[in-house]
Amino acid sequence: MAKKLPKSAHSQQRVLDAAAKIFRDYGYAGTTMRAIAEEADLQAGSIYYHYKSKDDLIGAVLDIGITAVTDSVRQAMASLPDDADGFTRIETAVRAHLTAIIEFGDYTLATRRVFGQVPEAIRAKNLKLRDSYAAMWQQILEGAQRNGELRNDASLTLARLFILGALNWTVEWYKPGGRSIDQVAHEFAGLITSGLRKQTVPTLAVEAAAPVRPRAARSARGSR
Amino acid sequence: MAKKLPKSAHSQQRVLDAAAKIFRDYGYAGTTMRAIAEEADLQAGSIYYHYKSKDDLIGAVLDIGITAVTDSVRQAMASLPDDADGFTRIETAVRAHLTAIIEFGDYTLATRRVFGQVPEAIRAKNLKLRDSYAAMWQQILEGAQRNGELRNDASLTLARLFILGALNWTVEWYKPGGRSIDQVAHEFAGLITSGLRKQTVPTLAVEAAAPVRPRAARSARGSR
DNA sequence: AAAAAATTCTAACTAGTGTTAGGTTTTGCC
DNA sequence: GGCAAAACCTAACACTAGTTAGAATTTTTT
Repeated sequence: MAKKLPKSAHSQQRVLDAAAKIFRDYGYAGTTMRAIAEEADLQAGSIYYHYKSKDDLIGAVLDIGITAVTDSVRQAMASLPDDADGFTRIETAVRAHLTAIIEFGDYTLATRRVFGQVPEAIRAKNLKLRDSYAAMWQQILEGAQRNGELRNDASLTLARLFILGALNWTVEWYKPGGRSIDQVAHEFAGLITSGLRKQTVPTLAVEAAAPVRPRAARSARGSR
Repeated sequence: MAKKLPKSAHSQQRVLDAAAKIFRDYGYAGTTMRAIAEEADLQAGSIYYHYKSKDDLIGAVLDIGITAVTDSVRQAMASLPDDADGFTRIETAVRAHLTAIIEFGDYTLATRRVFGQVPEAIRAKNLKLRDSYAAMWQQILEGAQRNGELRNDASLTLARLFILGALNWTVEWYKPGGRSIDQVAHEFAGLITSGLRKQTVPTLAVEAAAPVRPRAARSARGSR
């Protein structure tokens, strides 16, 4: 229980959390310093001790919104064995992404909703972080394709945009108490890799000779 | 060239278009009546002749944003033969959805970005339209599953959220001049139905006997 | 072309905005 | 306990917001 940090660290965190929540609900222009102050339990003027402007604040919130996700996925990938196959990597990345955007829900939602409305300068800086995150995913997908695990006729760029769009939308509807994040992650990974189409069971499709003999417990859940 | 509509109809449309564009760029609170007025080439006060408040305006924009997509998909589905299979239905719906959100880009983007920041009353009304659109998709998916075309172990609710999240995100990155909407739609439909995984060619996977002899032009593009 | 109706403009009001300067309180340290 | 620095508060300033009433203009109808 090392409690060395100055009093203000706690306060600054409160302001930041409050800002994320208010920005999320009211957008960039709709957020007032006074509303943040009330949520953080201090006076509007006092915010300027911690952040030098409203733009400075939103900048911090935006950065956290993406950094949280990037770090989460990067760590999850790093903790994987080197010989992990592409599908494991994808499902791991999906789970890490979802976990982060739910855990940092206020920040990621604020990021999602406010990004398009923020002054150009702030957006430009934040965009770099976004691009580098996109590059991470591109790498995961390309690696899997190089390994011969993915279709060669699929555009990985489009696939990435598709996947990230779907993942980011999750934070809009996910409510704790229902499905667990792991469940959602598993299901989403299944969609990404296998899609919705019912697989034609090989032993049945190829030579229509042998009668169907369900091979014990070998459901499509096999991997992992 | 029937030009019977009163002068104001044209003007009202201009205000609406301007509002969509400004709301899209500046969010709900960030949008000023004066900015809309300038874009629509009239004075701020004159807007009130057409719409009785800012909330009234954003309400109209939101409704158009969803209605455009809903109508587009509904029409596309209706124009399909009754015996169209599930995958055709899905690809058709995807294409219709993408076409609409690109064509009505200002409205759908405004809708996407502003929905979370709008006063509760407006959101509630608009939510019904959203729900009914979601129901359309649910129906498409369930129909396909009933026909035995889709995996039975997939949650269609999750799949729908996944798909719509991905589709709606498209409007954020799609720029005309690059890939055509049809291309994107086809690629996305492929992801939804088949995923990214390379299909194990039956003749190769089952009995590992025969040496690999690439069978001429038989890419996975087969369907359609 | 005159009268009526439909649009648009002008100018203003009130309320609330981000931000700041200077004073007040609290905190950490000897 | 006393003191300096840190943290916070108060009160205000300049500005902009949505909205409105009434005048001015344009369009339509007679």
